[in-house]
This record gives sequence, C-alpha cells and structure tokens, in this order.
Amino acid sequence: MPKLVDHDERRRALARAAVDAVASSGLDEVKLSDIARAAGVTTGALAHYFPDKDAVLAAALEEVCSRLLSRLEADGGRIRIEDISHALPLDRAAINDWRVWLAYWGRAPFSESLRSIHQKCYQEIEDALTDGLSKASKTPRLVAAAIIAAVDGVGTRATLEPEAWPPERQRALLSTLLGPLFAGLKFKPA
Amino acid sequence: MPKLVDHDERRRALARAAVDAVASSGLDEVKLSDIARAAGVTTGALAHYFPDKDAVLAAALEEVCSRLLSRLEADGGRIRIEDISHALPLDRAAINDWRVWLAYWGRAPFSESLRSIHQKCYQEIEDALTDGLSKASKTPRLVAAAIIAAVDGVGTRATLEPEAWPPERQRALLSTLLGPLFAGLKFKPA
Amino acid sequence: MPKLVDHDERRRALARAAVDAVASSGLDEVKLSDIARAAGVTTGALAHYFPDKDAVLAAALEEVCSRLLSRLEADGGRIRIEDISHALPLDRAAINDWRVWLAYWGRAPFSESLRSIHQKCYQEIEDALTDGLSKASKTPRLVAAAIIAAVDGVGTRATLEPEAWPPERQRALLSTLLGPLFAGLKFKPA
Amino acid sequence: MPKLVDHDERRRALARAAVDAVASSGLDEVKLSDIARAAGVTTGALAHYFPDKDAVLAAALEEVCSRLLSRLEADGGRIRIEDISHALPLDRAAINDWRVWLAYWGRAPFSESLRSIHQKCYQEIEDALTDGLSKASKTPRLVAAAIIAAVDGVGTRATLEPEAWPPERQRALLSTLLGPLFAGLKFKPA
DNA sequence: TATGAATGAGCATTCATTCAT
DNA sequence: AATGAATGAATGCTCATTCAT
Repeated sequence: MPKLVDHDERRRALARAAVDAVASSGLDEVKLSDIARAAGVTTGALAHYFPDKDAVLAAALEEVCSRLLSRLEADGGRIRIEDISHALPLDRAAINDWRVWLAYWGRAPFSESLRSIHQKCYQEIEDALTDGLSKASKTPRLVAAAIIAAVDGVGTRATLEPEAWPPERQRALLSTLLGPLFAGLKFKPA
Repeated sequence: MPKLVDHDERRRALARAAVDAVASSGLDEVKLSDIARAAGVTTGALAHYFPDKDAVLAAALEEVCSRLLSRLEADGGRIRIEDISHALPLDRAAINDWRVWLAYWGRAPFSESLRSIHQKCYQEIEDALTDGLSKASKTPRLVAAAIIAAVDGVGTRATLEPEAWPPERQRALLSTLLGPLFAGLKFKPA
Repeated sequence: MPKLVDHDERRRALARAAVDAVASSGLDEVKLSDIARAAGVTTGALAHYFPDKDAVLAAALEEVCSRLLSRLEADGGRIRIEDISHALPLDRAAINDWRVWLAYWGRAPFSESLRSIHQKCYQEIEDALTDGLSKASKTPRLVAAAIIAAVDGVGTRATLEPEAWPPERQRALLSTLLGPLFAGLKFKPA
Repeated sequence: MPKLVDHDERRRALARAAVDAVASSGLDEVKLSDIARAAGVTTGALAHYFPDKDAVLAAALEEVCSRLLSRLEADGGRIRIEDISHALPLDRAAINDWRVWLAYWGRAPFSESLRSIHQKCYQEIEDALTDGLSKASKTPRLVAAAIIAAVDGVGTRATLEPEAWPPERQRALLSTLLGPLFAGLKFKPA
C-alpha cells in the first residue's frame, strides 16, 4: 500500500505555503516554484492538489480569508471597537496577511472566482456584525458595512505604510472613526 | 523647447493609455503591447519615453493619483462630506481609476518607487485636509487620516462589488461613517 | 508455472488496453495513465510488466499485427480477393486497428524495435501469400507484394476518410486494383 | 523604417524547415526548437508566423502535400505508369517527404485541420487523374482512386523498408499492380 | 503484486527588450 | 522618432518514472 495522505489537509498546507510565498514575493511575482519551495515540495507535487496556478492562488486567498475571520471571532454579545481592532494589521503575521489580502483586491475585478471568495468573506463578516447590531441600531447592516469600511481603510493605510502606523496609532485611527459612530448606538450594558 | 513640451505631453498621453490598459486587463496581465495599442503606437515607441515597463506602470500610477487629487480639489474653506464623496468610485471613469488604484496597493509593498508615489499622494491629501480641519479639531491630522481611511474603505468595497454599491449607497455609507465624526467638529457656518 | 501464464495473460490484456487507448487518443497523445485506466489498473502496475512506455507501445503494435494476421488467415488453397478484403478496415473494430497501425508507420522509421515488428508482420503475410501463389504466377513474391500494397493503399484511404469509404466501396476499389491482376493468374478452379 | 520581410515567403521557409525537422526527428519527437534551429532562427521568431506548434506542423504538412503534387504534375494527355511512378519515394528527398507524409497519417484521425489538408490533397490528385481517365474508362474516378491506392501502398512499403525497396523494385511493384489495370484502358495514342 | 504520491526534467509559450532600418 | 522583426530568458504545465508502503 502506498503512503496515504489526507488530501484536504495537504491542500490546506500547500495553501498556507502559498500565502507565505505571496507575502514575500508579491502576487504578481510569485512563481509556482516559490510556492513549492515554501511548502518543501516540487512543483509537480502541486499538480496533484490543484489544477493550475490560479487554483493555488485562489486557495491562498481562501486561507487568508479564513484567518481574517478567525481574528474577528465575535465574543458574542456586544460589539466593541477593541474587538474589531483585532482584525487590523497589528503584528508581523497580520501584516503579511493584509499584504496578501490587498494584493487580491487588484485582481478580483478580473477573476470571477476570486471575486466570489471575496464576497463570501465580506458577507460572512457583515452578517455577523449585522446580527450583533440589530438591537443597537435601526440600520444595522449599514453600520456593519461602515465598520468593515473603517477596518479596510485603516488596514490599507497601515499595510501600505507600516512604519508610520504602529499598532497604537492604528487603534487611535480606528477609534477616531468608529468612536462617534458607536457613541450613537443604543447598547445595553452587557 | 517646443520639443520638450511635446515630449512631456506624449509621455502623459502614454501614461493615460497605460491606465486604460491596466483598467481593462489588470495590472498583472497588462502587456506592453496592450499599452502601446491603447496609445495607438508600437511597443518600440514606448521605449523612447520610458526606460522599461516598470517606468510605464509608475507613470500610470502617477496619472491615477493626479486624477484622484483633482476630484478632491477642495473648494476652499469648510470641508463637507458631500465634497469628499466626489473621490468615491461613483461613475465608470472613477471606477476604472479605483480599479487601477487598488491594483497598485498590492504591488506597492514590493516596489520602493510605487510606494513613494503612493505616500506622496496620501501626504498631499492629508496635508490639505489637515489644513482645512485645523480650526475645527484638536487633532486635525488624525481626523484627516480618518477621512482618508473612510474614503478608502468605502471605495474599496464599491470597487470590489460595483453592482451592490451604486452611488447613493456609497454616499450613505460614507455619511454613516463620517456623519457622527463631523458632528463633533467645531465648524463655524460657512 | 501457473504464475507465468497469468503474467503473460496480464501482459496481453495490458497490450489490448494500450491498443484501445492509442486508438482513442492517438499514438502521440496517449499517456501511460490513459493506458492504465483503459486496463483498469494504475500506472505503477504497468511498471511490473513493461520496462518503459516504449515497451508498452511495442506490445500494442504486436497486438495489432497479430489481429491483422488473424483476419487474413488463409482458408487454404486458392487466394481470392474476397478473402483478402477481410483485412480492410470494414468495421469499427478494424478501423480502430488500422488507425493504430497507421500511427506506427510514422514512428517506425525512428525506432528499430517498431521497424522490426513491422517487417516481421509483412514478412509473414508475404510468405503466406507467396506460398499460395507459387503455382499461379511466375513471380509469386512480386504479386504477393502487390496484394499487400493494394490492401495498404485501400486501407489507408479508408482509414483517413472513413465516411467516404464504406465497406462496399472499399471492396470495389480493391477489386478494381486486383481484379485485372488476378485475371492473369493461372489458378486452377478450387 | 524597420526591416520589412515578405511574411508569406517567410512562413513558407519556416514550413520547409519544419518538414526537414520532422523528417529527421519524427513528428512526435520534433521540438519547436528543432524547427527553429533548422530554420536558423529562435523559437520566439516562430511565434510571429504561427499561433502555436500545431499550426507549424499543419504548414509542414501543406508543404509536403504541395511537393507531392508537384512531382505528379501531369504532362497533359495520356496517363502513364512511368509518370505516376515519379510520386514514389525514389530518392533521398522523396523518401524524406514520404516519411513525413506517413507520420501525418497517424495523426490525421485526431485533427480536423490535418484531415482537411489531407483530403484536399487527395481530392486534387483524384480530380486530375479522373479527368485524364475520362475517355479511357467507364469508371474513371474509381480507376483514379485505384492508382492513388497503388502509389500509397507501394510508397508505404518502400518508406518503411527503404533498403529492401530500391527505385527499380518500386517501379516493378507499381507496374505489377497497375500494368494489368492499364491494359484494360482504352487509351488512344497521344 | 499493486498503489498513488512525489519527483524532476522537458517543452511550448509568452513577452520585455533590443536594434537595424 | 518610430517601426516591427527577432531575441532569449523565464515559467507554467505535463508526465514518465520511481519508490515507500
């Protein structure tokens, strides 16, 4: 019997390697061989798990999406700026993810599959936020979208100018944006 | 002397063509020949105006930056959400520019020259806004950055999901974000 | 001992599968995995029976040769056009074999092993025909070669343009070619 | 002004080089770089004249077809075995062409474009022969097809076993096949 | 004996760049 | 200044082969 591998787990590991490779080479410059090397395999091995390069990159995007989501993992109940700020590029790992995330924004308009991955991700976050805001606002979905936009805006800036935007400054910016908005919400004490 | 004017005008025209080509093919897919075709010349002609492809793409980014800035052209005095919203991807032309703009975000982390073009652009906007806010806020630069982040966040979302974000909805989202913030500013009536 | 029988039988089955695979993919396009799939095994299994791909393809050619020969199986004595026509691509199965047969013609000039398989096959047919013609002609070997050439010529045309050459038309063409030749043979009535 | 080339002439020259390359490497083994080298250019140059490898190979087939046709160039009037034999692989150059010609037979069943080139070639020959036979036979088209089949059959054998089939033997075989057939034709003296 | 994961070399193709005209 | 033919390096992809299980 041949060595049996967990196909899905292997795919996931390769996707993780792809994220690393994209983070360090850039989405446009990354070669299949970069990804393979990052994963410790040869390019041929990738072929067993993905039909082509696009599929590898799509898997990498999904990986980043799921990481982003896991950072936002609502602690239930009340939504706080403090919790939301965990989605920002506050540390090395998150900055890497954001670089990759941003890179895909430029490509999504030309790829149906990337676009749908993106939208699913936004949808999921927006739904969760909307849910948490339903009691506190009369326009919960709009507020949810505003929160997302705030995070995207701050995260973008911080990703493009990482030296100028250390964690504290990012938080300050996010609070400046969301503070007044949250002040108007009718949250009951948790 | 007249030659030089021609030369610069030609460069600018080529840069505009590059923006169009990037908007329709994507920054990763665009070929020098696409750009040349969009400009109505041959690839060889590009060589007379730019040392290499990167230079062409940098010129395209500068072109987009200047367009973005011209849309924001402050009408003087008081800063209003209405004016700021003009920077959003509200029509076809602006959406194109935003697509290009976003595409460069993914590449900036790997290119010193692109990064510096970006930063100069942000700087310019931030300075102008800070100036306009100096009387109205005690932290004008932070508020300026917040405005920029809001525009980036809303613009990103609208660029990625153009059908879901018609102009009115973009304005509503921007107002949701900036309304409460602006309410706290001490603007004197114009 | 019984193992060996199994082994040879298995080889033969794989060769048959190879013929099918070549017939449907083409000799140039056929992959080892196509052959394996056609045989219901994995590529690794092929390695137990053949040293490499060339050997598999050689076995396929031998298989086709033997089928061709079996179609010509002389019914003894007198050689008749009717019998010879059984070697033509008259039905689906024979057309498949001819496609494969033709495909090898293009490769034989570059492969000593394929060439020798070919020659052995021609030799065998020619010898049998020569034998049957020894009483009827003063140049039996030349006539035998003529018969072979006629079958090859008609079969080639029919294989390349199958719709234009239904069985009856093939027979008519063969008769046109061989009729006058056979008329000159001194066959005694059977 | 750049160096201007005669596009069609260049294409033709590249097709000729392709024929040479196929003749010496085989249709399956030939690489684009072989063809480029045979033409004295780089592979990139081929891209200016052919969309892909298949197109190069198709052009090579057309080249061989046209050579075959030119060898048969009817001298008008009466059709003689002697003239027909000029289509056989009698010398080095013709053998090369026949090798290439045969190689395409194996591929035609899988390629619409190759098939159509083949059919056009056969059509042209058949029409010319039919024309020349219209007075001499009541079934001129069938006789024309018989002549073609005879040439194909003899040529195939000679191509596969060149040492065994020197020119004289090829002619003898062709005469054996076609002699009795021609004897039955009602040719008027030219 | 058979599996199938992995290898790694090989090739077609693309395209920025060069340069003779 | 402009052309466009040609270069040649780079890379994604394929697939025969190997080998641990």
